[in-house]
Amino acid sequence: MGTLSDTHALQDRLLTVAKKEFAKQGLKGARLQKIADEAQVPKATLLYHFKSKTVLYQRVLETILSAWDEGFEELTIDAEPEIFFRRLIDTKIASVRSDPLASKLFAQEIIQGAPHLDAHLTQQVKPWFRRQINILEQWMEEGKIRRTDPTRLIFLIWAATQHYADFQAQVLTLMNRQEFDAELAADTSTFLHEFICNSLGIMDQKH
Amino acid sequence: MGTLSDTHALQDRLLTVAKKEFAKQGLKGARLQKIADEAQVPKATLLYHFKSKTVLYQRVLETILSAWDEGFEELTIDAEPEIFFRRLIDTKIASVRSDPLASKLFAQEIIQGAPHLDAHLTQQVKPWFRRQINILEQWMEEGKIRRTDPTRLIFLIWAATQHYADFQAQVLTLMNRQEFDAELAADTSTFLHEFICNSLGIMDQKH
DNA sequence: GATTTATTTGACCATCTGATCAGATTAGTG
DNA sequence: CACTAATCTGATCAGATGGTCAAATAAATC
Repeated sequence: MGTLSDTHALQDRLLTVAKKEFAKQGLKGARLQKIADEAQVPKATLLYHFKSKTVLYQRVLETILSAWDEGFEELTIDAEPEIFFRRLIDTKIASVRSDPLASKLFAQEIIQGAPHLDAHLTQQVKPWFRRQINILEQWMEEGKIRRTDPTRLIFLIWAATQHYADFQAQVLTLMNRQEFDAELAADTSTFLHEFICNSLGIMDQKH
Repeated sequence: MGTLSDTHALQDRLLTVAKKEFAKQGLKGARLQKIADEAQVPKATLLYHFKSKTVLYQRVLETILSAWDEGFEELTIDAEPEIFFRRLIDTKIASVRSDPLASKLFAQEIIQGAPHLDAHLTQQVKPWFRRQINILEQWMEEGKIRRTDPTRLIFLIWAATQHYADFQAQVLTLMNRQEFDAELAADTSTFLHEFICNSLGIMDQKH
């Protein structure tokens, strides 16, 4: 402990580099040699800390998912609809911007049929999803927001935000931009919030 | 010509099978042996018709893109906003449902930085995109739809529809469904249309 | 039916890839 | 310092992978 590079710090570095490679190439496409090279470590060292490619991948995935769970858990809401949507969208956009690689890796996993995510989807995502839907349904009954399909509404928010991470190459090309900077993120967040509030008949407080 | 399995029919079959494998595993993750096996053809035969893995991949991509170009080209609009959005959403949802593998393959390509799509993005997608935006802007000036960012509006529609193909595994799990059937597609299409028209202040003709 | 051309395929190869292992080095402990 | 446990790494391997080739077969052309 206390060494220039202790075990924990090294494993963190390996996980970070691995995330990059897995996000770019997918599980099968990723190469251990490339990960090792970029982390400036012999391949054998990489395999000492993570005993197989699959284990490494799962560890990367766990790291991403637990960070997300943490960030979105707190969103359970006592707030009014307008505040809720703002928080949800801001959080999601921030997450997408601060770590687009995580989003990309997750997207690839889902695209490939989520073979390593079954448990997490049913045990973590599904309950969270249920909670959001219940709240939306209650608001509809109370007349606070327009009646619509709450499931598809959550999907829409999810998709619209995720898009800026996963399709970044396309988005930047079509917008003639070089990077997904803070301004772009803020404007996107505002747009989505406004768009959703408008559709749900929520008055914008700023006007 | 006229044989039970002429060259053209075989190449089509190979492209179809290859699309499946590339969509599931990405370019690097895909295995020629697996494609050959599933097409019930020796690997050497596969490589006779497509001289390398990359060529095969590019041919698959071209096939997908030209089919899309064809389907979306006609959407240039003389119609009113409400009809336009219905057509756009219906077309996109239909495309996503009839060939989710194409969407998935395309998504993986973009996620990985669109290394094989540069030309197509700037030459095909960008002009199409520009045209849609121009029309939206005109409608905003004419007061036919609420003022908002047209670029992000197109992204939203794109993302929200694409989501049902790319994230099918997640969507089905969360909706407790087994497949993306016609009913699900129709309801999704209706939801999106209603949601967007509501946000843009377009009156729903059916009410 | 002879000749040319296109298609098919098993055998093969060079290279890459994930993984192992034994020995070296370092850190921790008493 | 002696001893043990953890960490590191070069060498190496077995299997997979993309791709080649020559020989066989089928199709087309005259």
